[in-house]
Amino acid sequence: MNSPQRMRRATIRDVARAAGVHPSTVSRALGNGGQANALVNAETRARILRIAAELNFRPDIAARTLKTGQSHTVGVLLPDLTNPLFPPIVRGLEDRFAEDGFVVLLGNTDDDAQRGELVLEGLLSRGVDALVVATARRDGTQFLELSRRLPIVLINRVFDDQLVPSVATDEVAGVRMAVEHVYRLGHRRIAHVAGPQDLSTGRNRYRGYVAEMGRLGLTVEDSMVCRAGLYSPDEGSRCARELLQGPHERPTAIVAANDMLAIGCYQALHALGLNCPEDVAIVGFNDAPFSDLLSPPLTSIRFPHYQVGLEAAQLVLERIADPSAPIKVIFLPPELVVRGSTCTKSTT
Amino acid sequence: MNSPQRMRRATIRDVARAAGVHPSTVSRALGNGGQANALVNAETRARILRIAAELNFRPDIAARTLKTGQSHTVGVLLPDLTNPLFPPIVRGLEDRFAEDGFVVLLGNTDDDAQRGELVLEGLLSRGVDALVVATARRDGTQFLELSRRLPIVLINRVFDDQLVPSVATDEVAGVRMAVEHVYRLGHRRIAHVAGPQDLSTGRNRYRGYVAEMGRLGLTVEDSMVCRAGLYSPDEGSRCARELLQGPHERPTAIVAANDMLAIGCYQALHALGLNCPEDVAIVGFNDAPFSDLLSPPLTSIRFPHYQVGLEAAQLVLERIADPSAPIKVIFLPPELVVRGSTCTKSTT
DNA sequence: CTGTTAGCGCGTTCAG
DNA sequence: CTGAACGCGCTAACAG
Repeated sequence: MNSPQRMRRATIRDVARAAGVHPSTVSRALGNGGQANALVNAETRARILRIAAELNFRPDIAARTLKTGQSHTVGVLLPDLTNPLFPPIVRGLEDRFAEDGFVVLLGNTDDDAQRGELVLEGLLSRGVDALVVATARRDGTQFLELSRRLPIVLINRVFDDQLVPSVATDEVAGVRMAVEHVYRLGHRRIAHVAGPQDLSTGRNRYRGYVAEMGRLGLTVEDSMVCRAGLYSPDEGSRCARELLQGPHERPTAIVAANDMLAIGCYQALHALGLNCPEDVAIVGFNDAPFSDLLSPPLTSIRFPHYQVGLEAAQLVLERIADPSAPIKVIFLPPELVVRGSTCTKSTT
Repeated sequence: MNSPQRMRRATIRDVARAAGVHPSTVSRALGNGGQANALVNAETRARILRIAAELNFRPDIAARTLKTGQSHTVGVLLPDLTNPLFPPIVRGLEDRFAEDGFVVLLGNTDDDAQRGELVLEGLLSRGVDALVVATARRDGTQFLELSRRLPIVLINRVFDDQLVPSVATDEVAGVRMAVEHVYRLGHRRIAHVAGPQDLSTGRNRYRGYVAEMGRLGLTVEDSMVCRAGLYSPDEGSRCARELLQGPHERPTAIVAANDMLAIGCYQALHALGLNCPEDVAIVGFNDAPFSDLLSPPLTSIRFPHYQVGLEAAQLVLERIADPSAPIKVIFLPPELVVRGSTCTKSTT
């Protein structure tokens, strides 16, 4: 409590005056460049740092930004933070960025073009050094253009031509793991409750199912696939009934495109008097937080969302450091979480 | 595609040159002050605005910040975005702030004092105009001091002396609603699975239970309360067994301090061969996203997290506009969501 | 190794 | 109503 409370924050000039040096010396002493070790006398530097700390000095980033054009700030554009997919991603971004002194500016777009435009403006005018984009419905070319002026990293969204760095979870690999898992357990009649086919997730997961069935030498019968219109328990239930009640031989395993759909499958099984996993095994997708609370606990595919955030941040930092660095596209593999819905293991 | 692609963004000077006026005229035309209507000739102004739009001009906020000291940026300090409590709050903050052109800078502290300090520094040095604080473990006096220099709004954390504006959910009222609900259904032996008593949530909810039991003229017997050590299904199950198996008369309703604990109660009932809601009614707390997926669907207390965000942002904006505005402390009441775990209503 | 000078883009004086 | 000049706080370039 020795320093008097001042309303105005201490500036670099205050520190300079107190240390009896020139402001620019202070600037150098604060090691802005990184190679600051040799730029200023060691003991002068020590004194300056001490005094700066005493005065509770904090560099004004606005001024630095104005001067250097670097805001040490990264904009994150996403549809809706409330979607449980995103918090771990944002957390990952933030954690990695924090290591390098970067901060995250958040922008929710609601997948609304107009709001998206507005939010984007807001971020750009604040001089973000880079952009992380996780919004789905947006004209790709727009980002391609932007990416020439600003490092941009896409999340869960890869351009076919791979001209923009991206990090995505490998959904196809995920479904393949699910199908292979039940195959190894002895199942041969493996059905798929597909997600909405107008969403990329629905399509990709369906493709993964088809691909893995092919690899295993199993034929994909039409009667073994049902497409849900929504990712909802009701649609899952409808599809499961259709798959289980048809005239064909009953499937012994169902791979659902999503945990919500899997819950619907549970309900259908229950209504039809069938047991899981004895009569029908079920695999979900996403490993939602409640998956292990169901009975039986749901086997599911878990995605490394936090790592996606970490990797994306890493990519951003690399491109800020060297904008001409090669464009990387990273696919992160998911993990199979085996629980009671596919294995009869007695739980105490 | 008529304007040539330039790397550097258009500045106020470019606009001035193109419009044949002085930069300061452009600055005025862009209506920074608000009372700009009379400061500049209407048609000159119109022309400038048109040209600005053509040139895709966006004011550099860093420069503006440097000049005015207002960054139109608000820092949000929270322990962990991954906690499902926070995304809707942040969303509410963002939505309200967006209306006034403010943007959210995110900072996760992990309730770690050191990291918290670092993050706080980062936000302050970026010149945030205000702070929204939702971290729990922090010396209150620190914020009291800060709040003299900067508008601060606390979330879910109220100082006894109410010297800092805050928005919080009314947890006591929530438990009271839960208890009253089952009372109205005819229950008299109402038990409570309390949360950890070293957390404010656990304490507040326990207090609410005691208060409402008192109001209803019911005595709080020791045997009707069990304290969980964690908010986990396992602890919930342990407590429920204790409550249900004791030598005393069995409770007919259990009010749990949290949905996780309520799930544990389900498991205990199941293990003991009891039915919900016929034998024992159960009320959860928080209305987690999975609550309506359980069987029976869980009656729970829902908190208006999104509104908390909205209100907090509103408070912040009010205090930015007038730092001497009166200090408000807002409690938002929760909502009772009645589902199958307390009412026998046949579900198709 | 340190002091000097200039300017980033904008808003706000103060004259005209 | 508009032009001119200045400075916010910091850093980069050039001298010394």
